[in-house]
Amino acid sequence: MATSLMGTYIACKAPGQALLVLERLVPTYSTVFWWNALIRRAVHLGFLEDVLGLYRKMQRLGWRPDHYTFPFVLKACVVAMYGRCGVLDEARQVFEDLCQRGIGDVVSWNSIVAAYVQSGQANNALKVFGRMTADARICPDAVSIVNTLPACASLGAWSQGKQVHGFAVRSGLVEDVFVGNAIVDMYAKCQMMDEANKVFERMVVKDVVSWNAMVTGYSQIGRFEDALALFEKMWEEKIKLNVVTWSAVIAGYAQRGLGYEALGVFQQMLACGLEPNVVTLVSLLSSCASVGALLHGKETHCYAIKCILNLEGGDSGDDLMVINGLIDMYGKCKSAKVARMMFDLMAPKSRNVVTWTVMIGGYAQHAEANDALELFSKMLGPKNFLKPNAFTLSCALMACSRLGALRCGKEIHAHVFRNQYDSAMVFVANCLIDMYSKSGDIDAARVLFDNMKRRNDVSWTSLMTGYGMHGRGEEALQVFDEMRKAGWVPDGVTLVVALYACSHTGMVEKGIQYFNDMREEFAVVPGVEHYACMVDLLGRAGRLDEALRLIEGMPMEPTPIVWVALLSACRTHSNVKLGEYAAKRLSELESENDGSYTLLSNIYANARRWKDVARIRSLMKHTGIRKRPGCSWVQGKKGTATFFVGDRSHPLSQKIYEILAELIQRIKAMGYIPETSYALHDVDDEEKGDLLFEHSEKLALAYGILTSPEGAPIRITKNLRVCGDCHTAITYISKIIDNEIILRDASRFHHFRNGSCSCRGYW
DNA sequence: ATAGGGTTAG
Repeated sequence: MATSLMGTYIACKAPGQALLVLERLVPTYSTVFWWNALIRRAVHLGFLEDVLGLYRKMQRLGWRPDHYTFPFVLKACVVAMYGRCGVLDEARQVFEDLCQRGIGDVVSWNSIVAAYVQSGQANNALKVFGRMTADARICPDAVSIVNTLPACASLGAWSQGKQVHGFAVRSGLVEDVFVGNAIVDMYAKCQMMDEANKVFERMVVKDVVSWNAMVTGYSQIGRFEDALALFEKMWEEKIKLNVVTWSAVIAGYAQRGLGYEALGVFQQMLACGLEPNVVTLVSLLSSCASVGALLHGKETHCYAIKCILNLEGGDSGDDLMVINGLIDMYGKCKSAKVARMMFDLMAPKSRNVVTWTVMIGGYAQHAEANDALELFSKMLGPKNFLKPNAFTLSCALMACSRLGALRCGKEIHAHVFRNQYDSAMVFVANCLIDMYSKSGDIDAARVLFDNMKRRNDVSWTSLMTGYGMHGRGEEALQVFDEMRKAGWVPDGVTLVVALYACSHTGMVEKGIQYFNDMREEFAVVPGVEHYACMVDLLGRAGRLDEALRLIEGMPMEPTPIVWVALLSACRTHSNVKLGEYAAKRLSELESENDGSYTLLSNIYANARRWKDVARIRSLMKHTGIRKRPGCSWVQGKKGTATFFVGDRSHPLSQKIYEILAELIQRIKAMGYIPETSYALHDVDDEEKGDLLFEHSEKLALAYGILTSPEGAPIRITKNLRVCGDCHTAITYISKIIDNEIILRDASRFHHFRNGSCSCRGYW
């Protein structure tokens, strides 16, 4: 009775109460087992004083710690080391004590090894294990092996693992399921699945853990099909699946972005009557995040509140994992406000790096990138200071890339430079390349690339993307060649970038050649995105019929991007009939996007078919689709100045309009003729009068001229594509002023200098 | 004593 009550208290994470029960127990009822259970629970909860207190108390009451007690006490000491220095020594002292008293047996050696493993010091663990076998001449038992192999696994030290495996075979310990499982897992974690499989096949007794180790092993080296096949086999052989099995499969799907499949597996798991735990929920949240399934995410949230989250302020690590998962899910499901609410509701000191990172990442990728940078600087501020990790930096850099925030990106670069981020340097450096090229400084991106000690395929592709966006297609393809010479095999993404570079530089034949050679030369099957690139390539070159024929011959259904590519080519080449057709096909796909309506309206306007323009406009009103407002911004010394069309909110507004008026007058004298058909670019604004001269990019340019030092480049970013009239006007203006004008729009960069633009008309 | 989980780039 009393013991079961104690068990309940332990399960409820209330060691204090459990302890009271224990103390009232008649000594004969109490067993070492319960002491161990209490200590174990206290370790998991991080109640370190309780751990050591319990350890001393049990000895005071005359209970001899057994080989299950020691690992937990030692682990507790090592864990405590993080908080207070010098406690690891205490752990070692306990151990040395044992040795000197001559009772340093296998158990105590195992304990100290386990303590090192638990505290993440795998290499020290292996050293101690070596001392144990060589110096102390102690023969390892099953526990020793099971302790040591995970250390080998985490270090990738497969040759040491192999030796331990050999010993296990010689001593006959392989027969032990625990030992067998540890060996399988070690090979799996060292990515040697064939070895793992050999051991697995030979195991006489297998349990669900053995199978799970194999399933996750396959999943984590990318052989997910094999993992699923094993999972199926587990069904067939009627092996009782546990939460770990299910969670592993759910996680496998989630990691591959197959969120809905993961959700299906979860339903299956529930149907089998299994209760999800923290790990299941965290995997589930990442599935929801990967496909933007807000509703499922909310369901999971409800479940977490009901069954998992400890609302009484018990900040266990598991709770934090779930909360981080939730914030990430809300962020990726475009509910940044909800995510932020959860973030703000947390006790500030309970947030960890991941908490900050997921919030920053959510803003950077799916919401207002400015908020990401604001939060990032808050994280570094004195109130919250937390050292960002490589993930955090990547997220912050993505925000910079989106905004073209060169100054901020450079600050992050400096931070990376000052603090060592060796292990994840390639990742961060790739983000830096992207940041520099999207912020207009492709040459800085090149320098960075050249100085990288290690590169991967993404590094090469990022640089290519940069050159492509800046209209330097020849250089992009040169990098492509260098990449192949360096032994990298281009994948689907690289080929998209190569085609994109051809398309944006007018290298039509080269693009066609790459496209035709894709399968044979690069072993990449053309996907929708490659077809879209080709439609764009042919369309820009005015070969609209060929583009249409290509679409008609596609082996898969064209997605909206394909039709949009055709539609925008129709605008460039004033082809009303084909444009109408593309727009019709686009509307059948029910992807209501404002851009396609604007494009069609522009095609009509260009053909002076005003009635059709009006029809489109009323259609947009009718269906409630609003054109996204165009908006341009310039990074000034004091923050960013943002302009909308006709914007007069800036303090220097009057001055800006004066400069603009003067410029327009001067370029008109040089031969500039306003292209009024583009006035309809902003359909909504037409009613407010002709705002052609007040487009956001023109305002931003005037502001840039007003505030930039002589000769310094003026960098402007626009959220949509630059308007055709603005492009012409800015080209003229670049003849008058000395500054280079670097304008980034939604599709590419334009470098204006001395009356010409780097895009050479391909935009 | 062994297995499963959250954040990043083209």
